[in-house]
Amino acid sequence: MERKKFSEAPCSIARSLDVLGDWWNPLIIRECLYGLHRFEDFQRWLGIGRNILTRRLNLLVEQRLLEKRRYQDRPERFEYHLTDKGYDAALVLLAVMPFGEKWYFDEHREPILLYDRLSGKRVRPVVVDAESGEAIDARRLYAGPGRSFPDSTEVRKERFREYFSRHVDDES
Amino acid sequence: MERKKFSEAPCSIARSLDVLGDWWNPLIIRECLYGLHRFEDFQRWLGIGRNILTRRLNLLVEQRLLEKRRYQDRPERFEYHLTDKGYDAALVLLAVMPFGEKWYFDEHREPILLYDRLSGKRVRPVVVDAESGEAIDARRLYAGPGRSFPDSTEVRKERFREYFSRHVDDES
DNA sequence: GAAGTAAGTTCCATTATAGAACTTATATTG
DNA sequence: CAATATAAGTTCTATAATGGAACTTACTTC
Repeated sequence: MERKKFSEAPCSIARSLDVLGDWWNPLIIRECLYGLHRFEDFQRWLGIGRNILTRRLNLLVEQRLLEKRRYQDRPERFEYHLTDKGYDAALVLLAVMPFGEKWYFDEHREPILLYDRLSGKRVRPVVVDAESGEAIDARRLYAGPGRSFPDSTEVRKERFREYFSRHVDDES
Repeated sequence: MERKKFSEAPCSIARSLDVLGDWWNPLIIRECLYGLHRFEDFQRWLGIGRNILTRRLNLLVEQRLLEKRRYQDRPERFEYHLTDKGYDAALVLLAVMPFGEKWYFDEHREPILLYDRLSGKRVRPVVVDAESGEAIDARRLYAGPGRSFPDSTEVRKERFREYFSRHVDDES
């Protein structure tokens, strides 16, 4: 059966998962960030099947996370580079790193570290609140629709549920 | 063919993708964060097939992102709740939100917003560098193995490649 | 002239998915 | 007391996606 599409869901996460919720796409983006740009490199590095890789690269180009650049004529050869959108997607992957290091750390292997190209300093990604700059405690969060007044969490929860179910009904 | 497993890769991202690089798992985690905990709720809310949901919930429990709590006997009924690891995974999803809002924003639908349960204030997740607190510009990053001296980016890049290929060879 | 390289494409066996129907154990309603 | 409802699955089937290997095309290099 065809995979479900989330591109129409009223939720940033669901929509983004349409392209990021996959095993290969994030790894291709990561390799692009780390400096790989060619078909053969992706294939060898990741061990991905050539047919799968073709499809993924086409999808990522179509979704404008990657752009195709011709680096040679006769025969035509292409490189894949991150677009602005692709670099933003890479930020999501950076948020995966602290999670992975915390929960899948293996003392026998060195983790891969990030550095700033200009300063040479270590870069350690964390997810924080933009305003306060403090680390987010997911346990303290609740979700609500936009443009509503802040009131009791329970009331908001209820409203959110109503709101969301209305939209879900619209879809079907 | 069986999906490739990344659980042994020498990379935080690849390992984490084993459970997060999927369409349903992140959505289940999100719903758990937003307040859903039961089989029927997930199923109706997400429109996921019941067989698929069963497998995903088992996987998430097995991977300790969710824990199963009995809330009723005769007949036994269970709820699924985020563990510490699950809440950390939710942080990754929060990092998806700004990406989704920026690139998939639809003016006809209200995006879903996050609030702090205690202060009632909006929470806007961003990925920043832990030390400087500044937003990360993915274009300025490069990756290298841990515990090496900061030297020129090209040298490091080369070393990183060698390092990684050594490990890749180990695997096969 | 033979082998190598880069970027795919084609083919096949195996798996996973979506969707629907069915099961089991209990509670509720008429 | 029979019929329906609820919750949490399980089983079944078709379609689709995956991994793996072999093949193609257009050059380059030995």
